[in-house]
Amino acid sequence: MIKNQDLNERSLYLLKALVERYIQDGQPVGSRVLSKDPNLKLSPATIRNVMADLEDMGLIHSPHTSAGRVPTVTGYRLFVNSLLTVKPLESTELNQLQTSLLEESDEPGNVLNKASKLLSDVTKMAGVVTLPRRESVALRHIEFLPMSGTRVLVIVVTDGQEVHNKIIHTDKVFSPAELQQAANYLNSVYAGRSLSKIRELMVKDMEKDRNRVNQGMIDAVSMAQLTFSQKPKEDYVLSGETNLMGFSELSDMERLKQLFEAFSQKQGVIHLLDQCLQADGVQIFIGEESGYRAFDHCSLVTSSYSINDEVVGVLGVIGPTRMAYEKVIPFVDVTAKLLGAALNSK
Amino acid sequence: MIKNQDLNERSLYLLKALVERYIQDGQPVGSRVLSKDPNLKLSPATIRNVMADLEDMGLIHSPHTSAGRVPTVTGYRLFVNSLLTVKPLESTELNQLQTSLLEESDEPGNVLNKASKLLSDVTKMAGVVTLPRRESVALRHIEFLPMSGTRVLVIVVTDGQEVHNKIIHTDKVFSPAELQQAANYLNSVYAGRSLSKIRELMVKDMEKDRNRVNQGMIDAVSMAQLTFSQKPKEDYVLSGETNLMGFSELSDMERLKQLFEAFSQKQGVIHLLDQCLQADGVQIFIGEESGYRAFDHCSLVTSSYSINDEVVGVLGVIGPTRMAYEKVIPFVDVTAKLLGAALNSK
DNA sequence: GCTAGCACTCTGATTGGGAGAGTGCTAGCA
DNA sequence: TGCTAGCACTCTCCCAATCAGAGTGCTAGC
Repeated sequence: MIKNQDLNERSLYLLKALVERYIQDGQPVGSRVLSKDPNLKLSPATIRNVMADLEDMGLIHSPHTSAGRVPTVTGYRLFVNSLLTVKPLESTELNQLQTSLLEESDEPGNVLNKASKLLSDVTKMAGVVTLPRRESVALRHIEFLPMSGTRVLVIVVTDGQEVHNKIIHTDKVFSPAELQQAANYLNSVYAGRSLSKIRELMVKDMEKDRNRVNQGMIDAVSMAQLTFSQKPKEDYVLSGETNLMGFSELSDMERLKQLFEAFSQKQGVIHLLDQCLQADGVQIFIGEESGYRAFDHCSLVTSSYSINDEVVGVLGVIGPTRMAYEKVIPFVDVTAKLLGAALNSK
Repeated sequence: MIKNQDLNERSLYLLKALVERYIQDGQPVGSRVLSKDPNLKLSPATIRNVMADLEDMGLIHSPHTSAGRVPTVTGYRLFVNSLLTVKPLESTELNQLQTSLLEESDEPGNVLNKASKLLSDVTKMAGVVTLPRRESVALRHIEFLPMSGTRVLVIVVTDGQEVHNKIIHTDKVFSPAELQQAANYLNSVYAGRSLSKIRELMVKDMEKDRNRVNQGMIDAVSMAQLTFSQKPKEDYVLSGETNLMGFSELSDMERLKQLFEAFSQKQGVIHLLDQCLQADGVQIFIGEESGYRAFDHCSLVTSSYSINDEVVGVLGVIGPTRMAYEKVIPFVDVTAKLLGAALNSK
C-alpha cells in the first residue's frame, strides 16, 4: 500500500487537486488545467513530470495518450484516507435532517424508509439502510394465531419498530386458547430481552425448573424455538436507485443491469453491508475494493447505526466512484447517528 | 376505431403476418420478406400496395423511406383484438405453475412474491402483483399493543395472508389490559367480515345497542375506526424489472429511468392497475394507450384475481410493446386463476 | 388486379481530413 | 538540480463524402 510518506508534499497536493477536479467535472484532468491552480505555481511541463510519477505509482492513469489523467482506485483510496478535507454539515442542514427523521409516522418501520430516502435525496445517489438485526434487538411482544391444521402464524414485535411474521408448523393442533396462553407465558417471561439472549435463557429455564415445568410451558417454548430457530432473513431498504441511471460512468446497460440485479437479489449486497457492522465509524469501499463485480464501478460509503448502544444495522450511500466524498462521508456519519437516536427514542 | 370489416381478408392476413414477423425479430418488415409467406402468394410489389393502404389507415408505419414497416399502436390493437391466435398452455407447464404457486412457505404474503417472480421468470419481462385490497378481504384478527404515550401499534391480520400494521394515536392512554379487552371484543364480533362491512356494521351496532353499550365497547370501536378510517395504502410486488433493461426498445436511458421511477413511486402504476380491477378476464394496454407517459413504450397485460369469488387484486406482465402476446395472454390469465386458488385454499 | 422494372431515398458502415487537447522528450536556464 | 519553453507526436472527436444495401413508390404492361 502506498503511504503519503512515499510522496513529497507537492505530489500529494497535486494528486488532491487532480482528484477534486475530476470529481467536480468528470473529465480527465490535463496538466494545463492544474497549472492554473493558484497554490501550485508550476508550469504544465513540470506538472506533467509529477503526473508521470503518480502514474508510475498507480495512483492515476490516462484513458489514452492525449486525454489528461483520471484517479485510479488506489488514487481515490489515498485521497480519501489522507488528503480529503471533510466538510462538516451546517447546523441548519443538521436540524432539517433531524426533524425529518423524527417526524411522526403511522407506520412502523417507516423511519428506515425515511432514512433511506433522505440518503438518496440529499446525495442524489442511491440510499440503503439494512433492517435492524433481530438477533440483537429486544422482544416486545409475541403472538400466535391459528391457521389451518398445524400451521400457526407468529407475529413478533421487536424494539426496532419492526413487526415480523412467519408461519410455523407445530407438532400438534393447538386451540386458540392454548396459543393465547403460550404467547402470554412467553411475553411475561421474555419480553424486553434480545432474541439471542432469549434462546439462551429458554434452554436454561427448562433445565432449572424441570420439576415445575408444565405442558403449557413446554409447548410455548417449543413454539418459540420453532420461531427463532432459523436466522431471520436479513433485508434492506433501498431508494433512489434510479438516480444511478443518470451517471455517465454507469451508462453501460450491461453494467447497470448487473447492478440492479444485485439490488434485487439482495444477499450479495447484504453480505457486503454486513462487513460494515463491525467497523467503527464510516467505512468506504471504492470500486473493485468491495470484491463484488456488480459494484466494480461504484463506491459505497457506509456507517453502522445502533439502538441502545448496540450496533444493529448499517446504512449508506451507493454511487459512482466519482462522488463528492467530502460531503457524503460526514452526511452518512450524521444520518447513522440520527437514525440510531430516532429508533432509541421510541 | 378500425374494425376488421374495413379490411379485406388478404390485408388482415398480411397485417397479421407482418406483426408476427416484427414481434419475432424486431426488425422493420419489408415487402420482400412477406412475399415469401407460403400462404401469401403475392409479389413484393402487390404487398407494397397493400402495405401502403395499411399505412394510410394508421395500422403500420415506416421509420424511414427504405426501412420496411412496423406496427403502430392501432395496428397492435387490431392484431390483439381480432387476429391473434392464442396458444393455450401445455398441461405440463400448467402443472408446474400450480405446484410452484401452491408450494408451502413460511412467510405470509409470499405467494404474491412467488406469483410475481413466476410472471417475470416465464415471460422474461417484468411481473407485477398488487396486494389484495384490504377493503374487500375478511378480518381474521386484530391486536393492539401499547407504545409510548397515546400511541398504539395495531396489527391486523386478514384473509389474504397479509399482516398489516400501523400506529394510531388514541385520545387517552390505555392500559395493556384495556387494549387486550378492546381487541377481544372486536375479534369476537367482527372477525370473518370484510373491512368495508365492518365499518358499516360498527355504526349500526353502536346505534342499535345504544343502551347496552359500555365504555369498553366505545373505546374498542373508536380505535377500530382510527385504524380503518384511512384507505389503506395500496401496494404491489414487482419482480424482474431488470429484464426490461435487455430490450432494445427500452435502451434509451432517459426513458428507462422514467419507467423505473414510476415503479418506485408506485401510485401511478397502482392507478393504472386499479383500472383492471373492474375488467373481466385479461386486459391489455398497448403503448400510449395506458395514458401514462412512463409506459409509452411498454405494453401491460393484466388480469384480476379473486379470493372467494371476490375480485381483490390485479396481476400482470410489463414489457415492450413488441412482446409475444399469444403466449403472454394465456399465461397471465392462468396465473391469475391459480393465484386466486392458492389464496383461497388457505 | 397483379407484377416486373426502375429510379429514388434513406441508413449504416467506412474512410479521410482537420481541429483540439494533451502528452513525452529535449534542451536551455537559474 | 529543478523548473520551464518548445516541439513533435498521438489520440479523440467531429465532419463530410462515399458506397453498398434495403426497401420503397410509381409506371407500364400482362
